[in-house]
Amino acid sequence: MPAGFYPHDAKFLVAVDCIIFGFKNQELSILLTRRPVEPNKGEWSLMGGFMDENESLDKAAEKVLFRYTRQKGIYMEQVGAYGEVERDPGDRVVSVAYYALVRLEEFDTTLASAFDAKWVNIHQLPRLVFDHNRMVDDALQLLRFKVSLQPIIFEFFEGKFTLPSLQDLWEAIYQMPVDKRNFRKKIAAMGILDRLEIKDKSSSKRGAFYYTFNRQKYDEFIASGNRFSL
Amino acid sequence: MPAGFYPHDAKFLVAVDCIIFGFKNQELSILLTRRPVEPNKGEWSLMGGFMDENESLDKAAEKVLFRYTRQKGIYMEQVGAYGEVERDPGDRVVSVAYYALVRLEEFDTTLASAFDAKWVNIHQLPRLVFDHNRMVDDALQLLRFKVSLQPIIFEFFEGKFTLPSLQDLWEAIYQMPVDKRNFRKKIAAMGILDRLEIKDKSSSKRGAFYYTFNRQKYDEFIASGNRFSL
DNA sequence: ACAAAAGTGTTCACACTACACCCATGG
DNA sequence: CCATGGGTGTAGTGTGAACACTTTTGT
Repeated sequence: MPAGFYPHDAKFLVAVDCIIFGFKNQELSILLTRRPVEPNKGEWSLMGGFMDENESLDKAAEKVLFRYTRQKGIYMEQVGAYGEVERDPGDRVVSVAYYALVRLEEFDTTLASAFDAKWVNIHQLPRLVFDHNRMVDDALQLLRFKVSLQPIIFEFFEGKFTLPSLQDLWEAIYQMPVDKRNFRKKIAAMGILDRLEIKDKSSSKRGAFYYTFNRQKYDEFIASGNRFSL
Repeated sequence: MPAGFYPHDAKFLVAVDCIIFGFKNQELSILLTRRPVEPNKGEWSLMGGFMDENESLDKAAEKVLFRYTRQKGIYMEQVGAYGEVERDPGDRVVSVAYYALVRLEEFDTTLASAFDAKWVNIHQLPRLVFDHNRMVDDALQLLRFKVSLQPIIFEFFEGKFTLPSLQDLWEAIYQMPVDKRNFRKKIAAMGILDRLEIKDKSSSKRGAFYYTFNRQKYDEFIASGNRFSL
């Protein structure tokens, strides 16, 4: 811990709030909870927590994520810092928002009830406490930007996925339909996926092939001067 | 000031560091200073300051900007929060970075010496204290993104500018040459500039026409479903 | 045999790139 | 009159958008 060099005396609580995105029932959802403490107890809120003395912002966010999802190695990225004076009526708190992408397939549903938490479709978001709605808007904008330029969309799946489901996810993120052939053409052109020999028959008689993201192929693709783009 | 609802006791100094961009001598520069206090006194640093109890993050950044530039209404945007435990050896400090675009033409050069400050070309940046180099990298990346999608490049000028200088600025930001005709075509296609009847003769015998950004035309351009793109 | 979702190619429009010459003026 | 930077148009190419039918298989 660094020594106190500065005479400045204004110190602040620093919180971390997480926008946890998941893909479920063809829709993009985020994990919300009923706020367990006053003020605004019982209202809908993002998952959050305070940063401790001996941890970094990123570590604090990872802690929050693990606490509510029990998943490790979650993809996570900072959205920004929110520092309005009156943003939290409970105290002067500076909050740093992070968004995260989780694999809903392996999500432990008993956790949700334990924390009074719920997956809510991004179209049916209730009013959230403080400035959390703004955080969600900012996170969604950043998510769209990142998805279009980096191969993070695959983080929503546990390893394998089908092209129809990938496209459904893409459409849920951008809230716009895409032509199936154009979408698949773009994916195929990059050559960064491997097709497995097995099919997912849960949503059609014919079945859709599973694919996996091949990081090595991706690295080679990038190394040869190409740019990922979705 | 909100009441203290939370029993949490970990409080932190919150600083704001500003990456102040200016355009000078065909090059993009940022304003640096010799750090006036220990630790690392005398080393190169961004312009910064601590946030006070009764001000927001944005206000704290505006305060820093005004202190070092004496300009009001500066374009400014948050880059992100930096919260590594050991990032500042002087104390545990969470710092929030902002970048800003200033009009160097109206810059009071006496200020620079008063604060031991200096405009430094982004290619010749020295090693800065703490994680300031990383902040600059992040700010530059964000700047490039924003410039390509929003008409903020005009913030570098006090009202009028010539197309050659605008192109020089663009090239300085992206570090790549652009074809003159293509660049002007793109600008002209949007129809968001007004050509003045006067010329800048400081860099050629013939003189280059001055232009101004016309916000009303810009709003109409956007309202008709078009997208700004540079 | 039929319903329901998976899979597959081609054409067209537009945006981006490359490229070279004349113009205006001060010295 | 010439050196210097300002200003202009066109053709080609590649990328993104539109579009419809066949395949598979469980019921």
